[in-house]
This record gives sequence, structure tokens and C-alpha cells, in this order.
Amino acid sequence: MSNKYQCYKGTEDRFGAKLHNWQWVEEQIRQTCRDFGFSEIKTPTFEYTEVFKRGVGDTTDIVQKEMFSFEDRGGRSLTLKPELTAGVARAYVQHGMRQMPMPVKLFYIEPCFRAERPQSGRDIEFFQFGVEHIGSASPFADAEVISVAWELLQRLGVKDVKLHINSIGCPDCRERYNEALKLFISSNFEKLCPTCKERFGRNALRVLDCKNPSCAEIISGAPLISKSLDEECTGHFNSVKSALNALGIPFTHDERLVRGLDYYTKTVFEFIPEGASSQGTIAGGGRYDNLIESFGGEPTCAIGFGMGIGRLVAILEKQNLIPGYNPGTDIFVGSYCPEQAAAAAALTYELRKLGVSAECDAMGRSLKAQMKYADKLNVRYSVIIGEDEIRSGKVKIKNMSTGEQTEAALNAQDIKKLMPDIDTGRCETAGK
RNA sequence: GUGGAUAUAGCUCAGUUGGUGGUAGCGCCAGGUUGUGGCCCUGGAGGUCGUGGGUUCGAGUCCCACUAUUCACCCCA
Repeated sequence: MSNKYQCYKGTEDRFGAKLHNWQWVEEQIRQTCRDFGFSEIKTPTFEYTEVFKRGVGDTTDIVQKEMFSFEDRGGRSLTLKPELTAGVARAYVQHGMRQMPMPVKLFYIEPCFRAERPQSGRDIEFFQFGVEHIGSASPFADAEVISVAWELLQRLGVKDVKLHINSIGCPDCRERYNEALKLFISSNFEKLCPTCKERFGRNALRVLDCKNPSCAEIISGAPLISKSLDEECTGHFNSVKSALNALGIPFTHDERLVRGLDYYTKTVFEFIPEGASSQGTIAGGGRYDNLIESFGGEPTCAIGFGMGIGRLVAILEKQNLIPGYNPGTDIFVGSYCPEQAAAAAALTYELRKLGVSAECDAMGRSLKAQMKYADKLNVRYSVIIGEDEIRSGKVKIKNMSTGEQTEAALNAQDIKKLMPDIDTGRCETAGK
């Protein structure tokens, strides 16, 4: 590729079949969210940097080194949103949504930006679908939120995705556990891998995540976080688990599951495809009972998740679960020679006015070439206009799949009537 | 931020021990007699071989730098 005008690394153009796949997935998402009583919210592409510093957490990698920040003309720092929860929480407080019927149930499908090195499953600009369930401390809220993601994946037919859940407790429990864990690890500190040594100082919980065999061995004897949870957190987590059981949603309790954003409390969860790489996690979320308050709102419990649409689409494409792409042109109007091109264009316009997707030649091609073009468009019918047709007022209509040819009056209404099946059958075949 | 790989037509790619830029497929355009698509055949358009240096009589090929892309780590969705 020698052209210097390319889109920026980690961003991509989407069109044709690829765009169709994305839009189809977004439709499924919107339908599912409607069924679960979530309404859509759009927040701005950028916010005051402070929103993310406060919301996501000053010590997270996202805030420390992955944000696209810039200044407005007044010198105020702005940032392209690296995730959506902080912005939604900010909007909740700003618009006094606590006066809305509780709980407030919102979902979003939005682009996010993180300045990371792109690789498969990770883009600089990526798209997240997520839901936020705000106002309820009930474990049923946890289960409801998880059920949205679960049901969506079921509807899409995604195979081999596992739900992992854990509880990292309230801040008090977490603090207690953090101390116990640090105490345990410190005796083996020298045996940790270099990144874990870093993690130890920054966020010791993340050492639990390490896939390095030697670290895993050290960690295998580490105290469990569930043992550090107080009565309230333990009770909540048990209730979440039984609520999931009641919904018939299978899960694995993963004691080592921790999440990288500061705002999580109590329940955390991830949806992980079978055999996924480290970029494979398709969705992740958890409770954030203190976030609304940190934006100046009343203390308000909430829980949500984010799902990577790009990762989801990739899995669906791989598993061949997205209906085929059909550009959707129904009729091609061909003309024999340039003298009839005007009539063809006029008929095409009349058909379009009737809501029939129609095309005609715009390249000055021969009739034969026009037919080839019609074939490539995958149109269902071709109408052919020549000298005779104009004289007689009757056109030939060719069924492109059977090759059969019939006649009709040169009139958009009559032509449309001959094609009763014309508004159906698009995008119905899975595969390809 | 760290490490590896790659860079030839719109796409997927051949290109020998350095010897005239080209293979195959796809795609695009035009033809294959006079008004009709899919299959087949023929022809055509399109590339400063990522950029800049170096070695050499001669570099797509070897060396260096840069850039871009990509994969992995880190982190996350």
C-alpha cells in the first residue's frame, strides 16, 4: 500500500457487506434492549477530561496513558470518550434523572477512543454497546443486567461463550482483601514476573489475572477474595447467584476475576468466548454503587456492562451467524439505445416513487452490458425498453432467476403489480 | 510503552544464485455479428515493486534508516 492517504491506524472504513453486518447486529441489540425495557442514550463524543479522570479513575491505564486529550480555545482539557459509563453517569446527574421512575435503564451504542497499539480485537476507535441500570441495590438488578447480555448472545446464536462472575466487594472489603493479598504475595515478590511486580504496586488485585505460569502458581495458594467479604457483600453475591439460577443462566464463579476500572464494586462479570485470546473478552461489567455520588449526585446504586461490537461481529462472522448481504435493488430498467435511455430513467423514477428500489444505466452501456450489470446487482427483475416497446407501450419484464420473460404496459403501477413478491425476501439467508 | 513479522495492480499473491516488472486467480472495462445477464473465450485499462540512502556494471531481490501495516505483550470491550 503506497498511498499516503489512509485512515489512521486502528480505525477503519466500513461499507458494503461489512457495514451491513454491523447494522444488522445493532438492530438485534436495539430490539433486545427494547424487550428488556432499556432506552437509548447518546452522549457527546468528547467530555471534559475531568469526567473520565473522576469516573474511570486516576490510577487506571485508561486515564494514565490511553486517552486522546486536547484543549479548547479557552484552554480547558477535553477528551474523546474512552468508555461510556462515566459519561452516562454524568448525564444522569446533570439531567436530574433520579426524578424519573426508578430504576433508570439506559443503553448505548457508541464509538470509544483509546490510544493503544491496535491489534486484532482492539482498535483505536472501537464501538461499544452497553447498558446502565441505575438506582437499584437489588441483586435482581445484577441478574437483570447480566440477562440482557446473555439473551442477546442467545438470540444471535453465539456458540461457546462463558459467563464468569465474581464479587470484589465494597471498598472496605476490597481494602481488607488487598492487604491480605499483598501480605501473601510479598513473601514471593521476587518470583513474580516483571509486569506483576508493577501490578503489585499499582493494583495488586490484577496479579490474580496473570497468565504467567510461575505467577499462577504463586497465586494458586493466595487467599480468596470471597473470604474477605463482609456479611452484606457475601449475602448480595449469593443472592445474585441464585437470581441467575432462577433465570436459568449458567455461570462460573471465578475467584480470580477482577476488573481494571476503579469504579466497580461488588458484582463483576465477563463474557468470554471459548479459547479466547487475551483480546477475546466480548463483554465485561459490574456494579458501581459509588460512581453517581462521585459526580455530585445522591448516593445511587447502579450496575452495567460494556460489550465490544467489533469483537461481537467478528465472532458472528466467524460462526456464520449473520444473514447475507443483499444490496436490495429489485428492478433494473434497461434500454436498447441512447434514445430510450430517457424513457428508462423516467420509468425508474416512477418505480422509485412507488417505493420500489430500481436502477437503470448511468454509464451509457450496451444492453448486453446493462444486463451484466443487472446481474451483478442481483436484481430480481429486469425491464427492457426499446424502440418497439415505446411504440407499442408494452415492455418486456424478465425474471432474472428463472429467465422467463413476460410483457406489461409501460407504466410503473402495472409493472409493480406484476411483482407481488418484490418487498420480501431481502437479507433472509444466513451465511455468506 | 515492549517484542516479532510484513510491504509487488483495486484484492489475494508469483517473482529462481541479484540480469528488461510480471505469473495465476478475483474484480473492473470492452468485444465474441445485427435487442438480453449467469458459463466459456478474446482483448484492454491500472503499478514511481512503501519512502530514502547504500553495495553492485546492474537491486523487486542484498544491507541500513524511516514510514506504514500486522501479530503478540501490557491493558481493555
